[in-house]
Parts: sequence; C-alpha cells; structure tokens
Amino acid sequence: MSAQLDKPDKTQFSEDEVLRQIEQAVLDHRLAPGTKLKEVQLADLFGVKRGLIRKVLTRLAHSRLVDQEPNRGATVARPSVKEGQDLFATRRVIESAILQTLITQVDERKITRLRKMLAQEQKAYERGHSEKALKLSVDFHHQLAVMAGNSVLEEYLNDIIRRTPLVILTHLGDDEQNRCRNQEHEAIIDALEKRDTKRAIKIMHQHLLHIESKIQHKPEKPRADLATLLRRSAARVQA
Amino acid sequence: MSAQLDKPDKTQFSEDEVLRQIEQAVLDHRLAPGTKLKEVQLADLFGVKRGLIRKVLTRLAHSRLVDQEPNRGATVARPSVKEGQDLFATRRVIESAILQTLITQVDERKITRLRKMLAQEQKAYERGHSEKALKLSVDFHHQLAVMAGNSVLEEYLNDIIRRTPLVILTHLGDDEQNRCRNQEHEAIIDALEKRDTKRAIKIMHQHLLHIESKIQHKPEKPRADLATLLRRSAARVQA
DNA sequence: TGGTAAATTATTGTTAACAATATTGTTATC
DNA sequence: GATAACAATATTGTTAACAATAATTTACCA
Repeated sequence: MSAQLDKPDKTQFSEDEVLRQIEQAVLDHRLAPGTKLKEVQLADLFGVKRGLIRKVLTRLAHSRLVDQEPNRGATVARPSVKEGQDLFATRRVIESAILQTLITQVDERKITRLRKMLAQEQKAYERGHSEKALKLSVDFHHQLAVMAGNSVLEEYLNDIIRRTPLVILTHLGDDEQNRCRNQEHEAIIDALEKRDTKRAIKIMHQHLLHIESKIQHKPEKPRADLATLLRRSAARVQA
Repeated sequence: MSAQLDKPDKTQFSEDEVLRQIEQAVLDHRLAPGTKLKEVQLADLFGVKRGLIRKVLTRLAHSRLVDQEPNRGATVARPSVKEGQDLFATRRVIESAILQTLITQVDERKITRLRKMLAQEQKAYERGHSEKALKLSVDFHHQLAVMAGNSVLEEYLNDIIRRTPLVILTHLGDDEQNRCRNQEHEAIIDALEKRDTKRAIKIMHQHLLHIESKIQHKPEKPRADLATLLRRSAARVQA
C-alpha cells in the first residue's frame, strides 16, 4: 500500500503537485476505489504538513474522486453503477459537442497533430507499454477538447476523464480490453478530416458505448454495507 | 458592503451552510463580481472561525465562483467574455441533453408539476417580486434536470447556473430584461407534452441565445487594470 | 507640492498543540 | 468461549498563536 503512489521522498511538494500526483495515480489505475487515504500517511509520503493534505483531500472530494465522511476520513471513491452510467451518458454528450465545435474549425495542421498522437499511441500499444498507451489515449480525447477551444467543455471533459477510471475499476476490473481501441481514434480523425460531423459523432458514440455497455449489463456489486454483506455467506471484499 | 449578505448574527453556521449562503448571494445578484472577500470579515459575519471560511473560499474557488490569488485573498470572480461565451455555449449543450433525456420519460404528473411551477413564477412576476421570480425561474431549469434523472448532467447544469449570474453582472449589468422570459418556459412545457424534442430544444436555444447574444456583441469592459482605467477620465467602478 | 522610504497596520498563510471521535485491544465476568 | 465494559491507541477536527506578505500611512527630503 505504501508503494502505490510514486514515492517522492525528501522532496517538497506544493499543494497542486500533491493533488496532481494523486489524480494521476487514479488515472493510471494505481489507486483502487475504496482505498483509505490517511492524512499522516500521505503527509509523510509527500514530505508535507498534514494541513496541506487536508486541503488536497477536500479538493479531491469536491471533484468526486474521494469520499469524505465526518470523523472517518477519506477514501478513494467507489462510484455507483448509476453514477457510472450517468457519467458515460454525459460523456457522449460532451464529446459530441466537442466534435461538433471542432469540425467547424479543423485544418490541416490539427489533423497532422492528431495523426502524430495516434501514431505514438499505436507504437506504445505495439511495444506493450500499456500504461503509456493508456495515458496517450486519454491525451487524444483531451486534445480534441483543447482544439475545440471551449474552456468549459474542456473542463467538463477533464472532470469526466478523471472520474472514469474509478467507474471502470469499481465495476469492470482492471482489464486491458476495457481501454480505448485506437482504430476508432483513427476513424474519428478520418471523419474530422472529411468534415463529416455525423460520422465522427457516430464513431465516438460506438467508441464509448463499447465500454459503457459492459457496465449496464453487470449487476451491482454488494455495497459496502457490512451488515447485509456478511449475513449471506461472504462475497469477496477488495479494500 | 456589510449588509450585502443576509445578516445572520449570533447563529452558528456549518461549513455547508456558509457555502450555500454565499452561493445564494451570487445567484440573487447580491454579490457583485470583483467584491473582496476578507476572511475575518466573513468569519465575524457568520459567527464562525476563520479556518472554516478559509475552507469555504477554497471550495468556492474550485467551482470558479471566486478567484483566489496567493497572499492577496479572494474576490468574487469576474469571468471573461470568452468564459461567458463558452459557458452559454455549453449550457445549450447540457440543457438540450436534458430535454432529450427527459422527453423519453415525461408523463402527466411531470407536466402538471412543471405547469404549477410556471404559474408560481408568473405570479411572482406580476406581483413585482423580481428576486423571487428570478429564483423560481432558476428552479424551473433545475427541475428539468432533476426530472431527466442524470445526476452528472444535473451537476453540470448546477455548476453553469451558479456561474451565470457573474457573467451577466460582469458583462451586462443587473438589468431586468436579462432574465428568463417565461413565455418561453411555457412553450418548452408545451413541446415536452407533445414529445416534440426538436421544438423543445429549439425554443431552449432561442431562450438562451436571447441573453447570450448581448454578451457577444458587447465589447469587453476595460479590465481592472487601475493604471489604464484611471488615465482616461474615470469610468465608474463598482467594487 | 511630489515622490520615496520607512514604519505601521491589515490580511493571509502555517503550524503545533490540543480536543473530539473512532478504532482497536484488553480484561473480567458469566 | 462469548460478551460487555473499560483502557489504550490511532485518526480526524479545531484553534490560537505566530510568521509572512501585502496595503496603507507617515515622515522626510528635494
């Protein structure tokens, strides 16, 4: 447990840096939903005072990456199935809007840029650098938002991206096949290049539904209500 | 300045209550963009410790209702024109998605509920209770989100609603005619009742563009750069 | 006057000590 | 052994005192 985050001994970290480290650990599927986040432990780990950790945890709670319960501390969030579904449904809306905005202002340079990113992503996959590939895949979606140029859409997409790993880990497990398939990324670029809005959006929907559908068809795991959970002979608990 | 917020003497307030009071003050157009928010002042006003105010300000900054600059404290945010445009554009996207979701599950009870809210709103207008009317108008949009049943869409709409008054006050001024026109609310209900998605969305777009267009065509006010602002004989400053 | 530097005040930022609460461990009793 | 009561420990929550920084005033001199 103590080695789950990058171990940044000695060094001094700013509030924002600590925040980003934890967010990144979630993005990288290194922090499992339900993990207890103790204040002194984190403070020691990052070499900062407890007060700073406290602020960071509050901010993380605000973006729903951690749950905070009074007097019981903070844990990495375990989004419900419903929240996961809502998140994916909203993601379709946001990503569609991004494509729609982007397509009115796409040019040769942007297409080139996107193809370059795609190539990197492809390479990482082939070489088996799966964490790197995951990161590049996220970057791709993020880049579309940046290029669209709407800061609020970008902000919301970032929010969704940050929360998505917790949904996947909570309800699907850390499975390679639950990642973006980058043939679809390529098809999206193609559609953008042809200014084919409908097609771009359609592929994006497929792309997202690919993961989403699995969640919809999985029954909800028994919640962390110990009482009912232990009554009917034990189901495995993971945190 | 000390009477801008509800004056809640004596009473003890929890963190969430303080947060909500300030959010409400923004919603009600009582707190002008740029207003300095001093920690001790607020602490006294609410009868709480400074530490609590500090946390609240951080949370407000997180939702972009206040700007925090290191060592310079917090002020009510003054969103840029660009941010305002992005916010409205995103609002169209979100509200459309809400209508699209809602229309698949609208029933008699919901229509009745909405009409009842509309009537209240209408009454408040007629009686000249403009603050109440504004609140009810916001409630209407909020209610559509709740009825749609997607918690993330609801969350984002709330975020946008909270930020919108600051855009309006910063770039349009506190003008009655910059409020929702509730004939349009009525037309939206009619379209919902007929399951006419396209029409509902179209009206919603008009409804929002009505305000948005004014921002787009207004030149940006001179920024809070005192130097240039004072050189060319004074324009009035409001905080 | 006008302008600069020093001193004062106001405001925000940090910390360590303490309080409150929850969790775990121990003992005594049946 | 099981249970309850108590004690010990661990963890979170709060506060007041202090440090650091910014804003304002005052004093001084050209």
